[in-house]
Amino acid sequence: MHRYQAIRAELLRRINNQTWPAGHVIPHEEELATSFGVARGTIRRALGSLVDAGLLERKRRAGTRVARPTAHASTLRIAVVRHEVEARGGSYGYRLIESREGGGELDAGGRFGGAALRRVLCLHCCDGSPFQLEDRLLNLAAIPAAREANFAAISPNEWLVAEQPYSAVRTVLRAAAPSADDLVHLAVGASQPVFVIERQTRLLGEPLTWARLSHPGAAFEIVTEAGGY
Amino acid sequence: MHRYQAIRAELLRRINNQTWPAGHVIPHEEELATSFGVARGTIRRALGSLVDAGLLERKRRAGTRVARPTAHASTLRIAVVRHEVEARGGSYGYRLIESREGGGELDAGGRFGGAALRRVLCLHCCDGSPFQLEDRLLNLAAIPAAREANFAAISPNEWLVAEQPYSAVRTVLRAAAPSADDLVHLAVGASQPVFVIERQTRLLGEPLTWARLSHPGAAFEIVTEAGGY
DNA sequence: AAGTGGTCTAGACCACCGC
DNA sequence: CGGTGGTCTAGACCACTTG
Repeated sequence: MHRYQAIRAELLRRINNQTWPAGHVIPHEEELATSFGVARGTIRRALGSLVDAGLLERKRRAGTRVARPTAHASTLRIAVVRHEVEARGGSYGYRLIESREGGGELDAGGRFGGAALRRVLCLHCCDGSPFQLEDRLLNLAAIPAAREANFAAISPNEWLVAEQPYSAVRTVLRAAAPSADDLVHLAVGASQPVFVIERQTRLLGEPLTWARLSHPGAAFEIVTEAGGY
Repeated sequence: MHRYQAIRAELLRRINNQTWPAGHVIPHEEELATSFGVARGTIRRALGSLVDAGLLERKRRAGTRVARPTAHASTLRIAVVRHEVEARGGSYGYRLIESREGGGELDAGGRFGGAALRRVLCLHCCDGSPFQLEDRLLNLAAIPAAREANFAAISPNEWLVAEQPYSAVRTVLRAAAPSADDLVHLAVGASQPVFVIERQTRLLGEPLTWARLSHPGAAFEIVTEAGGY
C-alpha cells in the first residue's frame, strides 16, 4: 500500500469516528504533512480523492472541512453496445432502419443551432432479440466524415467511438413508456417500461451528436461502483 | 488557464486530429515535458484527466497509447432525496410506512450474512405527490445507532448521510414495472414504468445498508456531466 | 535488462478570499 | 493583509512488464 492510500484510510477513519464530525475544519496541509511525516504533495493526493468522493470540501483561506453530505458521486460507464451484449455472453446483431440528411427540422431540441444534420435510426440485438434502439443525430459541420459513412455496415455508435473523440458528454437516464419507434422496433408492449439513455457529446464546446438509446426495461440495467477503499 | 489545462487541450486536439490515432503510442512523459517546456509532474497531471476520461491508456514499460474507446466514464451524483425535491422547486414531504427489526429473513439477497437488520419502508413526496419509495435494510451490527433512530421524524436516507460515512457504494439503475409496494404507495398504474435505484454501501469492506429507491418514471430523471473541457 | 509509468520529496511562487 | 489551497519545478527512487 502506498503512503497516500494509508493516509487516506486514516483520514477516512477519523471522519467515521466523528473525530472529525461533519463541518469540522481539519488541520491544514502543512500541519498534516508534518504530523504524518510526509511531503505536502502526498497529503494533497490523499485529500484529493476524498474531495472527489464528496467527503471533504476545500476553500482557499477557509481551509478543508468535512462535508455535510448532500450527494455522493460514483462513476458511470456506458460501453459500446456491442461490447455490452458480448459481455453478457450474447451474440450481437445490428440492423440499419433509416438514415437521411436534413437540417434543423430534425433538431427538435434546438441543440445544434440549425447546422446540417444526419439522422440515423438503427437496432442492436442480443441473441436475435432487440436490445437497444438507437436514434441519433450527427452534426455534419463538426463531423464531415459522417456524411459518407456507411451505417448499414457499422453502427453510428461504433463508428463514432472509433473515429470521433469528444471532450464532454451529458447523459440523461430515465424510465419511460415506449415511444412509437420503440413499439415498432423494440418488440415491447405498450405497458412495458423502457430504459432510456440520452447522450449529447461535444468537442471543445461544439456539439457533435445527440442520441436516444432505448432498452427493454426488463433486459437492461446499469451498474456503477465508487470508492472501493 | 493553467499550464496543465493548456497541455490537456493540446493533447486532446492531437487525438481529435488523428495526429495520434487510436492505438498510437504517444511520446513518453519526459519527452512531452521537454517538448512542452514543463516539468514531468505537469505532464502527468494533464495526462491523468485524459486517462480518467478513458481517452488514454497507460502501462508501465509499454507506454501511453490512445485508447480504442470501449466505454467512457461520467460521474453520477445521487443526492439526498429532500434536496432533490427542493432543487426542483417542490415542497418536500415524508411519511414512515413501516419499520421493524429482524434477522436474515429480511435479507433476501443474502448481502448481510445473517446479521441483525432493521427494515424501513417510507415515502418521500414532492408537492404532496409520491416522489420516491424507499425500502431499506440497515445492518445493526455495523450501525448500532440505527436501532434507536426515530425514522418517523427523519428519513433513513437523511439520517444515514448525516450520521454514517461510507467508503464504497454499488449502484444499480433500471427501469421496471411497479412492485406491489410501488402500486400501493407510489400511486402509479400497473402499466406505468418506475425508475429503480438500488444502492449498497460499505465501510472498509463491511456492508452497511441496502436500499431500493423507486420513482414514478414520468417524474424522474438523472443527469450526469463529464469532461467539460 | 532496461525503459516506462508510479510515487514521493522539498521547495517555490501564485491566487483567492476571509479576517 | 495574511493564510490557505492551487500550481509548478527538478529531482530521486521504485515497481512493473515487455522486448
